[in-house]
Amino acid sequence: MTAELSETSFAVLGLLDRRNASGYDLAALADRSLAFFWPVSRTMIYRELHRLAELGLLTSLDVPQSGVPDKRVYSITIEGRRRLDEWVSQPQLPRSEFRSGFLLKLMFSHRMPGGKLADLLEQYRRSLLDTVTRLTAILENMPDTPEANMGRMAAGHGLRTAQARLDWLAEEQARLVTD
Amino acid sequence: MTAELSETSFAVLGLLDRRNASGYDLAALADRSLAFFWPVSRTMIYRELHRLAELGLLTSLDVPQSGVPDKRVYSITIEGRRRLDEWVSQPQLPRSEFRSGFLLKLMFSHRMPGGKLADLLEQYRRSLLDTVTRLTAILENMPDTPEANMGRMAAGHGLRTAQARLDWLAEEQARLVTD
DNA sequence: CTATCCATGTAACTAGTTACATGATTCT
DNA sequence: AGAATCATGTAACTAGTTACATGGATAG
Repeated sequence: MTAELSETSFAVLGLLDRRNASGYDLAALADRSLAFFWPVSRTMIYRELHRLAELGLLTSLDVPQSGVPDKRVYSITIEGRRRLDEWVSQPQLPRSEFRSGFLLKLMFSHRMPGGKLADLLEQYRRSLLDTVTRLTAILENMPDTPEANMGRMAAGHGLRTAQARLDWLAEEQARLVTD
Repeated sequence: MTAELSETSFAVLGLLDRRNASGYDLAALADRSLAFFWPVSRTMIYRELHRLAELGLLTSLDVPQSGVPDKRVYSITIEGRRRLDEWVSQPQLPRSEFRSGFLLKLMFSHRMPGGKLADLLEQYRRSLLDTVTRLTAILENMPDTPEANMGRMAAGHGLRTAQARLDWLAEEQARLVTD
């Protein structure tokens, strides 16, 4: 039967495939590595850990600590690795995963009072610039190891995307001024 | 109190602000205009219509038809327009709305058997090319009227994004071959 | 003394998808 | 004969967010 796993399940499995970790560790890890293209909240992580352990794809070990609270460290099982391999090798069905509140608002911006459209574009520009700043920092701090390779690719993807959008924005902002 | 409306609620209000429409009409309309950056399913549309009408933001009129089934045509109310204006003028909070199953899979692609990575990239390329094709067609068929202006902007945004990603992909695919 | 880090969880809610259900008409 | 178009909905489920709850240790 092999219960259905969500993509977030595989995100958790994938991180645990690299190193054993507690829910707390995973949340920090996900925030550093997957947050830009697959955000996973702390709550979701704990939920997935329970579920995946129940399905036998993870095992856990309680690790007592002094000073800080005890932690529960999870490890991926053979079966967990098998499921991960299976998913990773499956063709990726191209369903739309893009949603933009900015474009939605833009579509109805004819109802905006004067100047507000310029504000909206400017806000978008700032958020894109912020993305560029953060991704650039990530790329600069990334070690030059083969393990970091996919992270570098993903960051590059995001950077290119943000830069293209900034170019688009600059043109639209210029057009707004001249009209 | 003013009940919380989701962005999808405003998508429906925004479409009804332009012209009165039935749920069925709206689904077709949304599919032609918002689908690329804010997909709204038929089921969601019917749900929103009921909810927004209950909140007094829409009114409905049953229109008998011959040959085809009767329809229920919705119109936005003054209060609905007020809420729409309010939302459209509010600053857009920059929360991440991007999710990419492709990048997620890419992150864990070290577990792929040889050649599978090339397949994944190729699949992504095809889906980007498809986006380019469809957006180009939309831009070409778009009337040169001021009303179509925001749609043209949104389509341009998508086109630029897809093209930048194709550039990124070409580089990564070339790197994969030379390594 | 206040904030942050460590650490784990539950409960309630919101948003979105998929499957089910019906039925006449018109086009190929 | 079969598919597509028109038209409206419900039910069940999945995924994700936000708020609540606890509590010691350490750094500013």
